[in-house]
Amino acid sequence: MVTLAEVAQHAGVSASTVSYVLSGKRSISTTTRQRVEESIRKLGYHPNAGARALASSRSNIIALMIPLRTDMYVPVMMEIAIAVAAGARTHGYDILLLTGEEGPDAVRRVTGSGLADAMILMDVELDDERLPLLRDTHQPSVLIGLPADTEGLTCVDLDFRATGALCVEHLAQLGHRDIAVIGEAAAVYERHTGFAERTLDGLRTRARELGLRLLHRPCEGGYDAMSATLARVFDERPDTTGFVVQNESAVEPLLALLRQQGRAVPEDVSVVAVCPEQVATQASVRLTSVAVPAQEMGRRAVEQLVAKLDGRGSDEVVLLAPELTVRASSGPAPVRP
Amino acid sequence: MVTLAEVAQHAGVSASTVSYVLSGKRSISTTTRQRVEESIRKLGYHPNAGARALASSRSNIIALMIPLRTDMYVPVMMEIAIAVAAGARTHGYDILLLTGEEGPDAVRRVTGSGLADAMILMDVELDDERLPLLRDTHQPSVLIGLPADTEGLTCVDLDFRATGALCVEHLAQLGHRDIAVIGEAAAVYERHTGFAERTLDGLRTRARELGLRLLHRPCEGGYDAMSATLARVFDERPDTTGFVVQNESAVEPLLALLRQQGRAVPEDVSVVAVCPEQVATQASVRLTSVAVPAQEMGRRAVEQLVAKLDGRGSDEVVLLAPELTVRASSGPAPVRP
DNA sequence: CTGAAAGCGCTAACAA
DNA sequence: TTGTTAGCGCTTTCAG
Repeated sequence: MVTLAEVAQHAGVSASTVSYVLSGKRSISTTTRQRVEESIRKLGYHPNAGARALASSRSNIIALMIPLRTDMYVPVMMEIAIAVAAGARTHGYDILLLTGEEGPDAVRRVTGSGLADAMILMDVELDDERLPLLRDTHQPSVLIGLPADTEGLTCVDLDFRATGALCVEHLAQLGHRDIAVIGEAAAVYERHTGFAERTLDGLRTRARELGLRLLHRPCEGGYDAMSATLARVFDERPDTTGFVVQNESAVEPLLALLRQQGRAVPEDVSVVAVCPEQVATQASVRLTSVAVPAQEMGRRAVEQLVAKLDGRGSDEVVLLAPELTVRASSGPAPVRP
Repeated sequence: MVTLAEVAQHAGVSASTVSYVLSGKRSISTTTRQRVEESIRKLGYHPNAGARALASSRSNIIALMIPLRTDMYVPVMMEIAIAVAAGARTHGYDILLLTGEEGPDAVRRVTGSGLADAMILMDVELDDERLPLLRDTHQPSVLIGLPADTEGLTCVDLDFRATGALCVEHLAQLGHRDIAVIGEAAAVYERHTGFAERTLDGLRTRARELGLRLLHRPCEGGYDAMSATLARVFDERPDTTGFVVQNESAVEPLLALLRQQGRAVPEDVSVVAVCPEQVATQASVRLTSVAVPAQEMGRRAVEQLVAKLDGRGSDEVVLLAPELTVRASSGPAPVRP
């Protein structure tokens, strides 16, 4: 293994000079810099991560905590995680992957050992058990998702309340008066997951303001669950012409069942989805949708965190504005006889 | 920050004693052990990861490399990654997440810096550019997936050849004589992706042995592509009664189109899928399928790697036996008039 | 602009 | 069964 000392010797300079060439923390004459860089290349030197961490009390590692809930839509999580990893690298950080298994202990372990300099938490619940720990520790952190109380925390999320409002507005403009919301599995609401409740709040508030009737039904994924849910919806509200879906695994079943019942989309019924772009464009009907900007969320989370690590940085809630893309699944409400 | 020295002082023992209590590398009298453990708890001591890594040249971190190919099915990747992370923790390791961005350089960086003790590579291509590097380095590693040349490498994968054979056997037992295989997109075969070719090989070999007729057609995802493919299949082999699908995004279109053509599943036509459990159970017909055992693959990969790190361990190709689950999409071949 | 040297906190011989 | 001690490789004052 090549050490910094060996590089120094090879280049005929002191160890500290090599160190400073690497960190750029003080000015170096062009000639020595070149000699050092050449030695580094020639010897194939790689600074030792452990030694660096020990001497500088900085690991250059960001912990990313992904609680594994089976009822969450995985691809979005993955997309965010990948964006976080890529973003972190551009700032010189690596990502340590923590799954939910350990729960809050993982926070203690990582902060206590100096394994990571900071952490990003995904899939935050409204009253998340990891939050008290975060507030206590001095560990810089960013949440992806919004808890109930954001005091003293930095959060990045899609503005789901605005998302809900946007969906309702779109349908209202098209003349729909009775709207059904096909939501996430009931467990998601029972857990008081932030995004689900906030979307619902946005939907309800705007519907009330616009004088629309809104029916919300949680729904598991798959055909059977969707079939039952759909039956109930039309049973309770036969005049329903607008649907808002926020559940990736219910999208295709919904479309298939509507088709099967002879309800044409968008002629008889309009559908607006809150889902990843890919799901919206690859569905059997191209869906009017509000996309979850996974990449953007990952990128922004890293930026916030790096800002904190660099001393500029503030506790701030970053809500990304939703964008609704009109595709083939929404159209004017049918004229009622 | 609490250090080992402080714990030692508090407990009235030497630093090495505390170290040995922690590592268990030499026997300690029960009384001192208890005193030390108490001090650790009281002071809230956490060993410093950097110092440990430096002194022991062991980071207790495993790098997990996930190249992000857009045509791979993401949920399975994620499931494996999570299983890897969980498995690693049970052996005292953390996971460093590397995405494809950096390419082979990431391998160099991680091995060179001692950031990780070993690595797991996912989504391996038949002729992967990272393999030469791995063979050179002394870094222990395990591949998830099978490259063309496994010489000197440890690999974990589903036995796709056996998977193909299993699907054919199931349909043969039910009396089907004409089988159509709906495969991945043509590009996947052109790239000579290992799993696709191996599955096909298994299908063909067993079909020949059992005297069945087998027709293989690659197929893009989506309804249009599936519609064209299906038309060709029944055109060339009107007596086809058994289908094997290995393409998540073709599953639902296939079922929908068969239904549309008035071919009942499983009364007229049987379908066997090679896909994740979730896709099989949430499809419009619950699918008889061979699942990709993501959890098991992650777990096994970690086990192989830890074995190597502990000095017991061998270069070995671990092929997991496929399991076929019978559900509602397969049944006896219709009696021909 | 460069060097010398004191640690960072822990592990693992070597001694007892 | 326990203690002493010499590093591990790097960063960062303090001097020049």
